[in-house]
Amino acid sequence: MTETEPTPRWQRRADERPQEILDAALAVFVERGFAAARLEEVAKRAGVSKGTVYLYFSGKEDLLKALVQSAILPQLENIEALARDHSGSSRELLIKMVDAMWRGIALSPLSGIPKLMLSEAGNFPELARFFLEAVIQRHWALMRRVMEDGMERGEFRRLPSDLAVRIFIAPMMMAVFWKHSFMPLEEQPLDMARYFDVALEMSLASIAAQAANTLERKDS
Amino acid sequence: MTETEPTPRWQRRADERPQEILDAALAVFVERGFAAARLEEVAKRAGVSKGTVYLYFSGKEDLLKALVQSAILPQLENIEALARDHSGSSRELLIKMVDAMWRGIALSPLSGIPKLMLSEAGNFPELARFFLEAVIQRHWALMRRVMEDGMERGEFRRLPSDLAVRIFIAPMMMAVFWKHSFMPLEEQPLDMARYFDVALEMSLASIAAQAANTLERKDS
Amino acid sequence: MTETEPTPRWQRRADERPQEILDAALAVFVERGFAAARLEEVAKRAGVSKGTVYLYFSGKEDLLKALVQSAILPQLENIEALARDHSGSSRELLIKMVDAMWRGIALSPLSGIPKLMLSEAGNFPELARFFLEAVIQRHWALMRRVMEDGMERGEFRRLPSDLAVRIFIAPMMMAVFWKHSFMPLEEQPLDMARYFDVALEMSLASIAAQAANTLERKDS
Amino acid sequence: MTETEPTPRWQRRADERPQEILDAALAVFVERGFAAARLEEVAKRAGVSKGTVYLYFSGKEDLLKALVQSAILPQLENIEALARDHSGSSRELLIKMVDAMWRGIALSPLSGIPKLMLSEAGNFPELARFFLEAVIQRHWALMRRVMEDGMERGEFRRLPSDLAVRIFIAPMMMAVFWKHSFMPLEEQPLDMARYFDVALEMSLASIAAQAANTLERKDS
DNA sequence: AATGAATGAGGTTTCATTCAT
DNA sequence: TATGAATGAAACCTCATTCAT
Repeated sequence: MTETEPTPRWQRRADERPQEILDAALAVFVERGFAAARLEEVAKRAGVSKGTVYLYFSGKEDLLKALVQSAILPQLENIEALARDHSGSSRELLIKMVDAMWRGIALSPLSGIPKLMLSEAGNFPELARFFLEAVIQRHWALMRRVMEDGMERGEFRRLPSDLAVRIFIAPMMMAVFWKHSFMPLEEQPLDMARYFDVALEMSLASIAAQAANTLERKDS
Repeated sequence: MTETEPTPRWQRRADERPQEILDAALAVFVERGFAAARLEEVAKRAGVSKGTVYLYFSGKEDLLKALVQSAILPQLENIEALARDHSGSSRELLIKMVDAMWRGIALSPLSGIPKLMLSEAGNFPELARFFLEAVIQRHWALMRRVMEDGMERGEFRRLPSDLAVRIFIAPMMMAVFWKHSFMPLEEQPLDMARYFDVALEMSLASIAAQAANTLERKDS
Repeated sequence: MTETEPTPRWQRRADERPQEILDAALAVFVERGFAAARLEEVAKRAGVSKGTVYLYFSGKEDLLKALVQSAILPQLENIEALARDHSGSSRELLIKMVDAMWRGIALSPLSGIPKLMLSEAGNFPELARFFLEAVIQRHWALMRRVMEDGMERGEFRRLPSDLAVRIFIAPMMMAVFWKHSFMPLEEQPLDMARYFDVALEMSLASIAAQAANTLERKDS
Repeated sequence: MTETEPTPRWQRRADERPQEILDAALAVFVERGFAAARLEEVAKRAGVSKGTVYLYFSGKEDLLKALVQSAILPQLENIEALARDHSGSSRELLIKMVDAMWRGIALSPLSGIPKLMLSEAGNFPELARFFLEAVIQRHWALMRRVMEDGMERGEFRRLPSDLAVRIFIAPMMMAVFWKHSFMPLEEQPLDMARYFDVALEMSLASIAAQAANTLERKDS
């Protein structure tokens, strides 16, 4: 029992601990859902013991909140910064924004958070409301301004912008959900890169100014 | 409400019971997720006691399976019938099919099932695989044939049909998920009818033959 | 729904019902133990429905009590009658009594009752006390008198008769318990008839006054 | 009883816990039977909470299996060692073996296991078969060899050894069952020591070659 | 008299949380 | 700080009992 060697049995890693735990929690929550996720598995994936989780978080629910509240906002601010700094066509800005969202969220583990919130909205309405307002609606509002600008400029055709935004990014969101649900079961898993290319192109076509046989013009 | 007879403690309604329980289970599972759903609440919503559920289903998981396996397939067969019986343009058929899906699934409680499977795929991979193959991929295969027909005929532009199908119906699927997650939290809940009209129009625009600024023509 | 034919859907069988139910209950209780026995199985074996059991018995426990209180006593009275009517050696009487017990109890389904009481004594002390006093001790008292008579007469050697009785019939009791526990699992199930012959001979030898009369020497 | 320190809610005693739980389980199972035994009572007797049982055993049935598989075999090996090391008459060896069984099993809490298996054989046939083969038949086989040796040597009279063994130890087994069923209900509980002395003497007499050497005549 | 659908108390089991080490 | 044994509330599930038919 005498410990003569200065060998530390475990390494205090500055404080990456909380983040490691959050990362593990995200993975497990997304895979199993909040209720079915066992804290023991979160701990194991984070490489700590169950008790340690409670040193940094007050409980399972706190873990969920910390996850949701901290994770997406920086990405969103990123996207907002793009808009602030942009000069050029609305189309180009839209592409930039969607591209940032794709790379910053859809391709990263953060993509689990929308899936998680979608699943858990019924159990955590407060948290869901926060996510709805602070993330979703804020994101939509930003895109809406860009889209309306584009309409003003004649780059995009006139559409009800509140709906058009949702519809425009729906294919990207679907990919995010797909990734965390059925994709692991597909024999030939979806090629995300190809999907993004085609989805972006189709979404842009759906709002493009020219041509586009529209509801309004169907009798012309 | 005037009850002159001594109140019967229960009613015998064996024939309708299983469906009533399934309906209740769907509602609770969709709202809370499978793990967080309490069988007691399912029973209460079905107007029966906990024990009664076990007269018709062997357990909670069996309830989930019965739900998923029985519910959507008839709707899907509906849609397949449309395709069989159709004569006319591919565009018209596509509209018919999407419309049937919207009315038969999206607007009905059945819309909960895709949301439920999305959430639970990680916990019930076998069931999810069944749903993927028997419902999703079967639906996609059907739409894909229609879309490729339309491309042949020049109604739709050339797109990778496997991806185009997913992207085409993504806005409808998003509405289905939205309805069972954030919509109840919206101050001004989404107007599903307007959404459908715009989404259909935009989706059609995204595959329309003419105009549509494309990937190929981006330098023209 | 009009029943023109006089075909009765089930036959009212005088009142064998209660006894049929008791027989079924005995079989199930002995096989599974009281707690693990399901009333549904008792009903099924009796060829009635669960509800019918309650027409004749007030509940599961009542079934057990009725079983124990009614079943063995007649056999015991039988044996007591043998003693009353006997004239001859004590050894002969002892053999008659053991033989009656073997045929009347050990070889019949009644043999389940001692096994059942042995198992359930801890859960039903009152019932067990009844069985102990009304059956076991009464039986022992009778045998003890016979055995002491035989000692007086010099047929049996002097032994503490209270213990000698228990020991004398132990091999028969063991067969009873064996039959309802491990015997069905034996590759070569015990031959009860052979067992009885040898057991009786050995038991008699164990109390015989002088040199054991043996199987081999029975004609000497 | 003076408790100056704040009362600790529990003690950590991981190493002894499993055995303490098994001891408690044996007592409760034997008293009530497996099905009627409540895990809460097992836990209480072991001085732990319900949940703790599940730290060491995967469930109620596992507890039963662990109990049966671990407990008796060492005693049996003890007895087999006696036979290996013995030199002397078969009678002396037989006495040694029975004595070891009496002291090692009948007088210890282990005596509950045969009672338990007898009761539960119908519900756990696999476990019962294990017990039958690994314990009962193994024990009988050993005794049978000794008994046949004794017959060869003329110490015991010729008897069908397969049956003679069962009959020879029946009185000891009966005491084991008695102890865990009716003995606690007896006004004057059986004196086990006296019982053993008489039973052994009578059993020996039942197989003795010539005239039974008796309690009365041992000094003649 | 007989049925069996319905009930709900009571058991087993799980797992978030606590806390002695 | 870190651990993981211990806890106990809460869930699932069973089945004796009731009662409308």
